[in-house]
Amino acid sequence: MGRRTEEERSTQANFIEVFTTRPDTIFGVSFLTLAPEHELVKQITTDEQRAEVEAYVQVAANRSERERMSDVKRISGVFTGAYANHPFTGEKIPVWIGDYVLAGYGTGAVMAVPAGDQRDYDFAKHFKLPIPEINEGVDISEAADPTKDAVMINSGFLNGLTGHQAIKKAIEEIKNQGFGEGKVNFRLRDAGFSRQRYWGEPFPIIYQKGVATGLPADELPLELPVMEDFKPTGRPESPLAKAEDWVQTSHGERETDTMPGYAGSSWYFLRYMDARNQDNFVGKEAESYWQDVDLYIGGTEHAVGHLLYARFWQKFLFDRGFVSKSEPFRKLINQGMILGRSNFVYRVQGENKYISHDMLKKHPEIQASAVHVDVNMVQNDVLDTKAFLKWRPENEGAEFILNENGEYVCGVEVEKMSKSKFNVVNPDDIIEKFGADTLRLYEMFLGPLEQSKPWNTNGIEGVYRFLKKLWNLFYDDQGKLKIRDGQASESELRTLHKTIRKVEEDIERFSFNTSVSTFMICVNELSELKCNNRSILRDLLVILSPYAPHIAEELWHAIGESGFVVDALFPQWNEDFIKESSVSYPVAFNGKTRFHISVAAEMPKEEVEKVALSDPEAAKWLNGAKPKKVIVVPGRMVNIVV
RNA sequence: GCCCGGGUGGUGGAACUGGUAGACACGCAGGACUUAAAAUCCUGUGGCCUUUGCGGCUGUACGGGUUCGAUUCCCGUCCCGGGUACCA
Repeated sequence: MGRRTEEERSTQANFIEVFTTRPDTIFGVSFLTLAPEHELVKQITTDEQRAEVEAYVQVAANRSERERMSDVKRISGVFTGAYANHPFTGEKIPVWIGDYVLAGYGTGAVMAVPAGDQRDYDFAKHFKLPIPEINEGVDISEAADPTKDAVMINSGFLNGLTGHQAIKKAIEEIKNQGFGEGKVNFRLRDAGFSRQRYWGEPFPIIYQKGVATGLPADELPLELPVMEDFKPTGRPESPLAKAEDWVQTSHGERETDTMPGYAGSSWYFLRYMDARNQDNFVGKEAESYWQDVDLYIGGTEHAVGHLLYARFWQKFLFDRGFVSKSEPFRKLINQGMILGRSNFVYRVQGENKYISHDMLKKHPEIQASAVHVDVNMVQNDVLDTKAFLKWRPENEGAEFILNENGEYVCGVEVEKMSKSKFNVVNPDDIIEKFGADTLRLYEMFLGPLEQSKPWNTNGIEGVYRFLKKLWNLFYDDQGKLKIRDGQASESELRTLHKTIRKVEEDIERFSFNTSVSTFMICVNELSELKCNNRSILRDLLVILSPYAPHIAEELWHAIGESGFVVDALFPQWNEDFIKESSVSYPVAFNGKTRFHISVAAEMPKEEVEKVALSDPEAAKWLNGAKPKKVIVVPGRMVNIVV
């Protein structure tokens, strides 16, 4: 958001309109800067400055906006010779042009406040322009202060206010005096839609004498032509341009660019609601039933790319009355990325020789450059040097500087998995060794869904052991099924129902890592109880099946159930089975837990307090004094204040 | 710079609306079984102090605050990750 002010030119009755988000700093203005393309540049430049200005504009015009944005460091500009009147002080303000000001943003003119804006500051320093102070007690000898917290000085009617307060006041005053107004400024994202490649939806557009016309409905859908060679041409035109028969029609030429990936992905979820509808992209009935997508799970790139476009399309369709929701997705989760763990070797400069990472510090005189090395040749960061020699032809005959243990230790960095970084680990190897269920469970067990982390298989054994323990509930060591029918015990039922409750809650909040530990606790407890009760284990399989589908399905059939476990109903937990008859209360003194008491679950507060205070341990901490206050949180804890 | 996340044992992490910090798992140490190994099982495992036992102190990046009680809430500082940027 920003606000506009206008400044009157002194020599002619002209305005230079500027855009600023910081009208509070208006008394700190010591010059104006126009973009080189600014329309007033020609008019206001004085004769003495004309040659210099024109030369500068020439050079700047030859650089694109992008070039200028990427070349931030170089400060350049030139004085026009003209002055503007400050709208409040009437002071003469020199007008400069500089290519740090972009013609395409705001008005292409900036009121320069060197004390408050670093770019203005750098420009002022470079051309030795004044840097008036406007913030009390702020050091601007080295850099500008862009914050709004300091109290304003040398600022006329704004003196004594902070920047935050002054913004409002300044806009009011500018409006009152009639030379500016508050305004919201938008900046458009660069959104090129066309692609010069074969794969993508073709545009249903025909050019008739250069005028784009939409295809009539009976010619839709437009399909891509079959082509022998659909590789990019290397020239600006799309590969489709080569399909002459397709491009030339009786009523004009077809558009040959195709649509980008997000064109289809921006609305496919609407099509899914009613995929067989021949007349509309989605029927009214289906749309009003499904409406929107409950949950969108994707990486962060999706949040900025795909989501932006999908929301835009949905908004458009909503405004035109085709869909009933203006937002397509109700909830977004950005899952974290599993990162790679890269290994490096260090090539000694100018030699076919590699130095171990830990030896680098001991030989600071050796210059070496880090080179990615395939992580599959590395075990616990120690390089398999034989494999390395054979890895690539140029490694042949390479020498190594090893450490005291005779090992070559590699350097480590965490980065995105990528073939070029040789840090890709193939899940197939894990599946080969531990099975797909172990991989799936382990990925969940690693931590919260939304967190990024390096792939590390250190803990995978634990998950694998868990599945073996689960298996052992069903089979004895001879491989014979040991399931029994009959009534489940109280403790078996408590374990099962606690687990159902916890897993249900965890699913609701996408906390899959805690579900996995809940299953581990459950199987540990059932093993302890030597549980082989059919009904208990049956329900356990049902709730486990989304997490470890293969083993759950196999055991489901082994115990003689029909159909598939994925189709089974998620069991209901029952409070009565979970309830404990007695509860253990921690007893704290001034918030520090000192001992525990075990009392009946239903015991009222007053009773619990009595039990706690009459415990022999309590006397030690009371030390003869009377408690000031006793807090009993039912079912939770007791705190005694002394 | 701005906008989002985040900082808890040797490691990954748990602790739901403020109520026993470290669940579960890895690793490590010790033990059982075995001729031996693997597998499996048992015990211990934040730090410091205490000869043992009993126990005590301390501890969730750092400094304050609110509260009977703070990993959790508030204020400030530091650090890390991601996004974004000559956008005035």
